Amino acid sequence: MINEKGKSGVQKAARIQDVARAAGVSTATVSRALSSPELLSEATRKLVLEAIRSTGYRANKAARTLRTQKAGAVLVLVPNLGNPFFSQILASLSDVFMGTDYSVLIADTEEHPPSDRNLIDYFRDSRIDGMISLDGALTLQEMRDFHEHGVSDRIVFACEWVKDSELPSVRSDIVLGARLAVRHLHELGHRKIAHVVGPEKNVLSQARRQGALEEFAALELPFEEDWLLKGEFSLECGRDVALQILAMDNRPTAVCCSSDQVAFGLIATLTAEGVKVPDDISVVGFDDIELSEFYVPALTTIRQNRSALGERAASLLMDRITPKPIAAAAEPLSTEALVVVDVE
Amino acid sequence: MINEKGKSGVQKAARIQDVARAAGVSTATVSRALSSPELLSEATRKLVLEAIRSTGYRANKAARTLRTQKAGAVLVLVPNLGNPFFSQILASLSDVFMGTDYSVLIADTEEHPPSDRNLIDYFRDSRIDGMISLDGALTLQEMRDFHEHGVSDRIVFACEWVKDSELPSVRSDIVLGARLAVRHLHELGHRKIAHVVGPEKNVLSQARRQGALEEFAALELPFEEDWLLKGEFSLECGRDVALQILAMDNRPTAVCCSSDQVAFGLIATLTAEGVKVPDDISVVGFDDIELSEFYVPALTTIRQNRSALGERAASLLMDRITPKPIAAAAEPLSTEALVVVDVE
DNA sequence: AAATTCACTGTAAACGATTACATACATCAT
DNA sequence: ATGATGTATGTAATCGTTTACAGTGAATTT
Repeated sequence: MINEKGKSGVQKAARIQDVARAAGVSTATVSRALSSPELLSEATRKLVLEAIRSTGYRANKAARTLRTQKAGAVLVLVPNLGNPFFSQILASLSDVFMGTDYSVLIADTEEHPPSDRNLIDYFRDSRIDGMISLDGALTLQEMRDFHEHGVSDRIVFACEWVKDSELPSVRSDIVLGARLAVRHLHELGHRKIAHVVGPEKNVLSQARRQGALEEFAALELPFEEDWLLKGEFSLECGRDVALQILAMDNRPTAVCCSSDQVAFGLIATLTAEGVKVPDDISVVGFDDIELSEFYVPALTTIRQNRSALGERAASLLMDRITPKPIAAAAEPLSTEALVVVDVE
Repeated sequence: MINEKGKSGVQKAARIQDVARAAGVSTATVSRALSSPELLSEATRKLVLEAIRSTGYRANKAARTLRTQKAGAVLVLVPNLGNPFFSQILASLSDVFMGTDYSVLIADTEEHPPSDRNLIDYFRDSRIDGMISLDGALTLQEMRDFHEHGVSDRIVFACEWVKDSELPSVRSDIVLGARLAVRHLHELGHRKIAHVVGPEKNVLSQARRQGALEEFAALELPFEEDWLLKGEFSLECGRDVALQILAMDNRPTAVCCSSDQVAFGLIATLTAEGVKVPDDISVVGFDDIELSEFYVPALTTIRQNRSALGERAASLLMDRITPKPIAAAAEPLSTEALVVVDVE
């Protein structure tokens, strides 16, 4: 009678109780068949597994979460889903979690900054076990809150990071990247090089600015205040920058951009205004998103190893949130900060 | 004593029990203060709310899910997160769900096709209440399973859809879009028009092919088997198509692409091989992703209203999964299929 | 004045798993 | 034969909510 597929058509999901009955064992045994099969005798295990198969049983996630206090999910904070750079990192992140017991929640922080959602609440009401933030725009106050609520060892940063915070982050060597960009232009013979950086408070902006200045100094290039252009990482920013450059008396002959998107916006606008790239002005991007190879002209850019970034961040987090065998429990967590960079 | 912040530093989350104690009421009252405040007297409500504030209480999601049988989450199936077209739809989807009680789970089906995950299990173990699929590559068998498990009215499609399925979908008028693309090229004087479509089994491919053929017929354009090019929606596909075209004896003078990405790949490769776009060959894209405006030359493309698609799909799903007031309960669900299309 | 209704609030039983603890039986050393 | 040890299973408490049902006065009706 119970759970018979009647005319109503809809079969109710089998619960652990149903499986236990079908197999003639207790619920504890069923549970063990799934989570610690080594505790059961060969015979019972097979029996239960068969009952699970025949009932189509699937453990209810909410019940399990409630009982074990593990959500089986991680949150990923993405600055802008529309940017292929991030969405591809996301893809490699999801790949790692696929096949584990973790679901991936994704939050775009473009419209709603991290502080809009109450991040700690995600942990506290057991929606997530951990978080990967590709967004470095978290305040130190928030970091302190994380610490106070004991969740700070369940958070890792990737791509961006929070200055003066001790949470681990997986990142490219941004300073080096910026230096390489400048050096490349210098090697092409350029001496008047502009630099487009993102928002002032963004860590990447700061690191890149630092790298560029270091290289300027090393190459004894002239420093012109005008050629430091502030914007963000978007196509529109590229356009705005182009217009600013066009309006200059003393135009740079080359531009380092804060992202490939900016480079595209810049090149498109310059071209539309009759300035030829790379004949009149050279441009280098940053990120090496897939499209840069298919732009006209193909964009020279600083490559960030997206899949490595995503994969390492995911593994790092996994390591921290999956319960260790007792022996390892005492070991302190590593706080390695991965550094990857390739240059085109 | 309880929950006092000791030296351990970590404060345990307050439970409903703690709030009840703090306010001097029962847990039922606390629960009501949150979910049906109109049942409480002004005084009690205030009292409880204040206790909630002071304890920093947050309802445990797992417990709530378990009890109410509502997961408070929806799953979005995305064919390819790396494609800005999809990620931007995603952004507008998330926007709708942000501010509701639903979290958004995202699954990229690029690497793992929908059948890899057991989609029904997501529903059955109460991880999700509903699903939006931007991927039409679900089998009829899967659709039947959905129906059998009573979840088919918690699923909507967007952008793509499943042929011969009755589940609602929110989509652009793809046929019209394809016709417009052809017509546009015809108006520019082209008579030899190639058409790049995606995978054969993809509904979009079929719809676009149909639209193109209709318009070919209407305009009495010659039909050349060679000019039907099969691929998918990627940059690489664009490159491959370019090479095929370059190898043709009887080259088309214009190409309709299956996506903007394909158009980019095509244009870049043609240009690299010395064929000028649009002078020698004209190209139109499909989707109007943000970048098309900033490509060189700016890409002519068929615009799909991304934010409308996302927003409508989200609302449609919300409507179906949020419990209605009793009066409306009997009303049948609408199966509206939204149609939007603008042309550039 | 008794009965009925109404507006609040409390009691306690779910929801469906996991797991500490108890139990039962077999094995083995003494 | 006895106790100790180990292996395999069952019993029942527990996770933190929501909500059906019951109860309590006060207001209203008869």
